[in-house]
Amino acid sequence: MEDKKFTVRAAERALDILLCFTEKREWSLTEIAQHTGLNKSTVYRLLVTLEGKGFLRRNPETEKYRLGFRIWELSANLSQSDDPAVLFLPEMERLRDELEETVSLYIRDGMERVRIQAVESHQTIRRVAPIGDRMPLTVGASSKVLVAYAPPETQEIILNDPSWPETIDRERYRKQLEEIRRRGYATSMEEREAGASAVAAPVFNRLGEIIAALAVSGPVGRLTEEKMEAFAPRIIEAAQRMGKMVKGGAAVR
Amino acid sequence: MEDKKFTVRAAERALDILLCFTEKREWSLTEIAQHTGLNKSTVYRLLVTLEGKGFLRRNPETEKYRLGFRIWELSANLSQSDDPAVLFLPEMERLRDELEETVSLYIRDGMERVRIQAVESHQTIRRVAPIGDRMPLTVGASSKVLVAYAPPETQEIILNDPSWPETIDRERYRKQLEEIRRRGYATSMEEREAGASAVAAPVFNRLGEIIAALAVSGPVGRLTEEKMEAFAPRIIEAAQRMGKMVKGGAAVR
DNA sequence: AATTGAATTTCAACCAGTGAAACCGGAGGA
DNA sequence: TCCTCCGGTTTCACTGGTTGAAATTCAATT
Repeated sequence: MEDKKFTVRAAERALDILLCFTEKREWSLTEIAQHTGLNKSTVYRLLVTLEGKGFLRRNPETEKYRLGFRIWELSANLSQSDDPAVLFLPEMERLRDELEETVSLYIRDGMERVRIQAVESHQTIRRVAPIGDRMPLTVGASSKVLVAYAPPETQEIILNDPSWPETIDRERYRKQLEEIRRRGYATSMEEREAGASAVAAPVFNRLGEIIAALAVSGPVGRLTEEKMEAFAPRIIEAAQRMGKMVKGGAAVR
Repeated sequence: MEDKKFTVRAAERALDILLCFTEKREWSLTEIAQHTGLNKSTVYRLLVTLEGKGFLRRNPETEKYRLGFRIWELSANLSQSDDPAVLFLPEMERLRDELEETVSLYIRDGMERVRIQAVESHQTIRRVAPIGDRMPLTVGASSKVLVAYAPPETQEIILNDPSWPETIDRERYRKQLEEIRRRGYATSMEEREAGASAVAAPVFNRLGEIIAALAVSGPVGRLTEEKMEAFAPRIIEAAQRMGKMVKGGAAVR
């Protein structure tokens, strides 16, 4: 998207067509043409090319296109680094470069959350985020996301844990979680740390289980409420893409 | 390869580059250029394109290219039909159309082999191959392949099974198996059925275990010894491609 | 400092890729 | 039956995207 300088248009278009298949299993020529905004002829030729190389195949019944066996062949060669900490890194870097703020990835471990991956903003004033850091589940945007999307039973266990502060009003808290689920993301301002705000969104696996929280954090001065609201869709989008990268339905840890 | 008429060259080249990654995990620009025979500049631009779209990513340490997260996203949308009988069908059809003879897929079940998938030649005189058929492991090209590549212990059990004919000279038979492993395929002429010949090659999973035998069979008149020798490389190639499509290292049945 | 090897960028030429429009063929309706 | 519609396929002329060679940068080695 940035440096269009040294790219090959025809190849880009072919890849765009392939990417349609992350959204829907089957596409007809016309559907793809509409969705991508390309000319029918162009799409046709690219489809012939993709089919010829085995990246797509036609469903004989519906006449529509589906992904072909080459994708299997390729994905088989990926199966090593299933580790989200490695797997998600490029996507996190992308997000960091887009928003210019520190990006962290958290998972829940009992009554704590752990930062399993992070990429820091390039700005001189920035959120520093050491990997491996552990924080209580009671505060922070990521914590709220991790709790909000935890399965109900787990949520009950968490809320009834002896370590859970009595000072937190359970009813108000539940309302907050509901609100987070409604919006799809959580924010926090100087909740865990003075001067720091954060926006966090859930990463789901294919079964819809939360496997991690993706957070963007920075100084309150820069990460204002408007800013966070504006960032939220981008973070949610990145988190969704990350979720799609996870094989099977395995939850993390 | 056949109808080059309506394909887009630039897209084809991009896909060729992607396909390199079925053979090796990491490639440098120069390696790809040599392997594909394309100009370095061309490869460079296509790599930039592929990386920009997330189909490739660079290993920061080695500076080389690897497959990117988009492949995950796509393969996630495939994860239904893991069944080789379904999975291999397109490849088998391809082979059938290329050789114009009946193609069968066998797995070993104890002392028998079972045809779990088949596509028949279009010719009027052809090998008819009902799916589900069971045959003894003692005769036929596919049987020999299934035995030749079975793990040593399994092989011993098979050869010592009471159902194994005493008339077969163990020493000669072992020599035959060795020869098959050396060549990578097996043939048979009127061994199991009068008038029928067959060529078979092994399908391995990623761990190198045999999971099936891919066989091409037809009338001895058409499937002469020369013909079978000529077909063998194509069958082996198809079997290899099929093997690469299998997720994980799981053996079939 | 010089040398190698690899990735990146420039550049001019040309042909591959493009969109518009024509064509085809089957499904469905009058 | 004929007609129309609507996808997919093919043709065609134009042009600008793609290409290879060569120059350039950059880092690692000697």
